[in-house]
Amino acid sequence: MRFHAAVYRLVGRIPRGQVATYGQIAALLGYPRAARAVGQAMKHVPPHLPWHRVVNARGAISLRANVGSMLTQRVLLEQEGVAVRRGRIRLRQHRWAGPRRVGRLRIAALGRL
DNA sequence: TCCGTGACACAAG
DNA sequence: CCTTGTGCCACGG
Repeated sequence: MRFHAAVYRLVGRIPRGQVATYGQIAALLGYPRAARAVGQAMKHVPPHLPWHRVVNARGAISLRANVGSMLTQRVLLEQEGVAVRRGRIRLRQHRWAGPRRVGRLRIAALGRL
């Protein structure tokens, strides 16, 4: 399966009120250093997916082409109870633990995530 | 096949 | 805190 498709499948599983980071998505898929590639994928993410639940390692909304989508992301997050204070989200509280399994592989440990 | 491109991450200063 | 430098890698041209 194509990397981008795997990213989308995972993004679609992030629960309401929770978020995941680019690096986390990559790690969950078995590519711990492909965070940037996840960013590439997110650039073309299907609109029906909860794309707004993906943030960077600092818990902030990443820079992108149009400022509008950044604002939209913030609004969508706040609508589902994820507070954005001083430009960042408290990952301690909202980070998604990840699915129990990805494909047929069980996720044992993701290190300090 | 090689090469440039990022919605990144992390360590060091 | 912030800034810089480096590592990284899927993708498209």
